Amino acid sequence: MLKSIEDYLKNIYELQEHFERVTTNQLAEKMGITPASATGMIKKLAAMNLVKYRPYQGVELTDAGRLMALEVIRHHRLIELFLAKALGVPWDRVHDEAEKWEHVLSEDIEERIDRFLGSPRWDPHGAPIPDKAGNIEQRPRVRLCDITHPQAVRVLEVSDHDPELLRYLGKLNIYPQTDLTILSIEPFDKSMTVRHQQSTHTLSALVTSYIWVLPEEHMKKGQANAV
Amino acid sequence: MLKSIEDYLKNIYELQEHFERVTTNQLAEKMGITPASATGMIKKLAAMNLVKYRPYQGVELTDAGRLMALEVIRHHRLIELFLAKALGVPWDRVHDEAEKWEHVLSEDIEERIDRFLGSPRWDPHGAPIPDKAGNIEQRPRVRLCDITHPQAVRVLEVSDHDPELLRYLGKLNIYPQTDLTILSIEPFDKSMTVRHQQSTHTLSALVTSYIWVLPEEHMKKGQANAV
DNA sequence: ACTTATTTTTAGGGCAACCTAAAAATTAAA
DNA sequence: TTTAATTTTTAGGTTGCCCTAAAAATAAGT
Ligand SMILES: [Mn+2]
Ligand SMILES: [Mn+2]
Ligand SMILES: [Mn+2]
Ligand SMILES: [Mn+2]
Repeated sequence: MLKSIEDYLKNIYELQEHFERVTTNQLAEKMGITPASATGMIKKLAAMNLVKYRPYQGVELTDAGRLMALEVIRHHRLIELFLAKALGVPWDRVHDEAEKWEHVLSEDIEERIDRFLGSPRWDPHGAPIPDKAGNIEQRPRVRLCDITHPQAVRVLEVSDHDPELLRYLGKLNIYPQTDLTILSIEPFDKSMTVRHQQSTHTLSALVTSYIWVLPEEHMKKGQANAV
Repeated sequence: MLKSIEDYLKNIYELQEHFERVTTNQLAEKMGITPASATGMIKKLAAMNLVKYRPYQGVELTDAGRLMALEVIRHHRLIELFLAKALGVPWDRVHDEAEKWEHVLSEDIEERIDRFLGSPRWDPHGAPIPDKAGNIEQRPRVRLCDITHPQAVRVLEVSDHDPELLRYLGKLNIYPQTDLTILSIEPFDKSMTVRHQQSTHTLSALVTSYIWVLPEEHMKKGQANAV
């Protein structure tokens, strides 16, 4: 089915964002299938010219493959925001829904949702929404856990894959566009104490590894855009 | 996949609305598959106790099967109305979209859509939306083509399967809840001349066979409900 | 460099949902 | 009631996507 192909391409794209080379095993593990299955589909994608495949060396999206991946990602992220805005679905539940809806969205409805939302640039987790042509915004950002000294930061994006994390952050009122002040970083376990509005919280290194921020030293005007 | 099973049950339900017995060939033709394929799936549905199957004699939904069919139909009709109300999708396009979305709608989102729409009772074509328990409203109605003498009628429902028909009716401003006055019926071809607001139109027998109405003789108070 | 461990591919199947062609059952016509 | 037409089922096959187990290639350890 088309669904499988779309999911493979999307997952390859997402791995390519984090790793130089995307291996069969990485892909298989991310998708919850066996490496043997991944090899089979990769060969099919290669025959369709959607990926470049060098046996034993991994895969890479072709231009056509990247475009198709970005199309799916656009669907996914528009749907996430639409569910949140139009139906009040909490941000920890939109991802799993979008995972299914992304494959049944027609271009007509995609466009209507885009218009309804006013051509939004980011999804509820702060991830950029590619435009129709496949352009995707790249913002300078660092993982919160990689910041080494106290300073003000602005949350840009959080991982969307674990609902538990999102509920936790929601409880602390930490969302994209939230401004935080890092008060201290514990050398022992890298846990961070941050101030947010009136309250202070201590965040474990696990949590801070799932949060991307704009550090204050990069906060020139123009960077600090609203959704 | 679940999608196939859901579609089979829905189509059997729809055939049962019109025919006493649902045969393999009817089902196959409606679904655009071969009778051999239908037989295969019917046997599977029978093994799951979703249909009662007597070889060579046709199928019938069990209580469990009917409930599952109504669940899919509820999804379908809520989605149609949601697309129309929330995104302004014209009524000739909602059916095909809903055909795909009905299979990926979670119970949580179904409930949110239902709330968003105020627990609606009819879809954009006037078809009743089953409630969560599987109850579906049965209104007295007749096909417009079966009316034999001039009188006032109220449109209750129109067929949703042909976008061309829906665009045509839209052009004439004929929708569910529209009141029409039948001025005359041509004996030769059963075409009907009807008045609607300021204008009169002549509708062919083909068109009137796809429109269900409440005849004036049944228009007691309580029957003429709004959406 | 040689052995061991890991990664990746190949070989061989399974399952769901479809198909065509042939056989069997039912229904209609003579 | 026998024959012919139609409907329905069975038999056998295809495709997509997944699996396990075994073989091959690559990478790591001594
Ligand atoms: Mn997501
Ligand atoms: Mn998906
Ligand atoms: Mn419909
Ligand atoms: Mn469907």
